[in-house]
Formats: sequence, structure tokens, C-alpha cells
Amino acid sequence: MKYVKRGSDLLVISEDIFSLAQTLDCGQAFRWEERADGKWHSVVKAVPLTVYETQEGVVFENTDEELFCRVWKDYFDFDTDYGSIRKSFSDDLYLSRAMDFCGGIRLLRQEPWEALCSFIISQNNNIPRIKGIISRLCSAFGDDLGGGDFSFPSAERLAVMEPEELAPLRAGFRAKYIVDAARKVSSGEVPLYSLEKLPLEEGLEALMKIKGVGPKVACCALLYGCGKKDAFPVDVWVKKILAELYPDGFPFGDSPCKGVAQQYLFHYRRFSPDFDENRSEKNEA
DNA sequence: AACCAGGCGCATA
DNA sequence: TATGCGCATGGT
Repeated sequence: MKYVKRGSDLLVISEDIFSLAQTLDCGQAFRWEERADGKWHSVVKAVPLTVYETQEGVVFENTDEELFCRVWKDYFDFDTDYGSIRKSFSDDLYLSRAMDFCGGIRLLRQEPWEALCSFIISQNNNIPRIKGIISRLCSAFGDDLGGGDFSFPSAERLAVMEPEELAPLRAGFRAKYIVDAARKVSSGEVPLYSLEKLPLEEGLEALMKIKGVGPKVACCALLYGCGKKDAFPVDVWVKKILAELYPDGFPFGDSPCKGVAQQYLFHYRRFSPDFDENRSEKNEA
């Protein structure tokens, strides 16, 4: 990965395969918005960003080297070699197909609390509504950064709320889970910011002390928020793929990067026309 | 107008 | 240990 200044912007050139759209819109993060001009916008760690892809590379608007190195290099996981990760899966027929379809995905290193809270909200829910709830959560309780941008509210901020006060989010039964998570994280009862160093099983055990956090949500928090690439969340789509394509068992169950494989398979199963239920009349021709 | 949504907690056996 | 159901709400 290299970068060069372009006025007040930074042009980032990845020698590895990288798709901005696939990465930001594959269901791992819920706060990225594609604008009418094709540029993506979000806020990470209270830093707003507009970013877009060109022939030359990815342009980070209003970003200097210092900011890029402090926030975005880590967030986009640019220090990880996804080429070698993909290569470790390339002998497998279905993962090869999945990677042909969406091999430009990188796993974002999201802020741990935001990831945990987001995937609590995701349970028994659909992506448009998840995004709506999270958007309202930020505008109601995050810091106003101007220009319509808000930070994600901290665990400390939400820990002092009562579930009823979250009613405007229209999160339903999940409101009480958000508050319980905020309290256990801010008190240190769940050491969210130490889980990265712990074995996967210990992280899962700690997170599942939170009401409304089971194996799936805990796995997502560890994978997307704590950089645990060996976490392997199994949702309905991954369950389908395991049953349909790997009836004799998933061959990468011991891979330290099986979470990356999970993300490829999830996106492939949901959106590829290789699967009949995804094929509309239009693209059937 | 039912049915479903990147699940989980609880009751039942 | 294993299933099944209710849960709030909105989109289709």
C-alpha cells in the first residue's frame, strides 16, 4: 500500500485487490452511505470521511498523512496481506467462486464498542432497519460534529440511560440489551478492550455475559471489532452455505483467518446470481 | 396482508 | 442437551 498527496486529499494505492464498495457494503459495517456522486461517507472514531475509488486508487478527501496513519490505515486493515489469506483458501472450489465474486472485501477494524452495539441491534433484524436504528442512535446520543455528522455514542454515555429512554430509536426489545452492554462495558465487567489479546473462547465467554449477546453476536463483535480473524459467525446465510456446499464439514475450521472466509461466503451467498433465489427476472436473461 | 429479518432467552421435556 | 416460541418494528 502506497499513498501520495493530492492537494488536501490523499490517494491510496493498494497493490492488493481491494474494492471499496464491496468492503463498505458487505454487511460488516452499518454507517457507510453511498452518495449520489458515488462517493462513500461515514464517521469513524469521531472523524468524518468521504472516500471514493478511481482508476488510480482510492481517494481519501481532506486527509493528510498523519490522519491517514492514525485512523484510516488501521481501520481499513491495510497492514494485512489479503492476497496471502485468499491464497490459503484458493484450493477450495466454492471459496474460489466466492472470492471471484467479492475478493475485494477487506475486514474493517471497527471500534470495538460500535461493533458490539451494532451487532446487538442486528439480531432478528434486516439491514435497512439496522442502519436506521444506528443512525438514530448516533444523532440522538452521539456528539454533533457538524455537517450532519455524529460520532457513535460511547458506552459510558449509554450506560446512564434507561431502556425506555431509547424508545425514539425504535429498536424494540433490543433497547434493554444495548443498555446492559453499555453498563457492563463501561464498568469493566466485560473487558471489551482486552479481548483482542485473549483466546477466542475466552472472548466469547466474556461477551455472552451481556443480555442479548449469544454466540453469533459475540463472534461478530470479536471479528469486526476486536480484530479476531479466527472468529466465525454463523448466521442463516452461512448456515445455508455450510449445509448446501459443505455437508461433510467446513475444511477451514482450524484456519486463523476463517472469519475472512466467512465474510466472502456470506456476501457470495446473499448476493451472487449463482444462487437461484438471488436471480431476478431481469438478470436471468 | 402475512411473512421475514446477519438471534437470543426462556420454557418445556 | 435439544427443540420451539415470543419478541418490537418495519420492509416487502
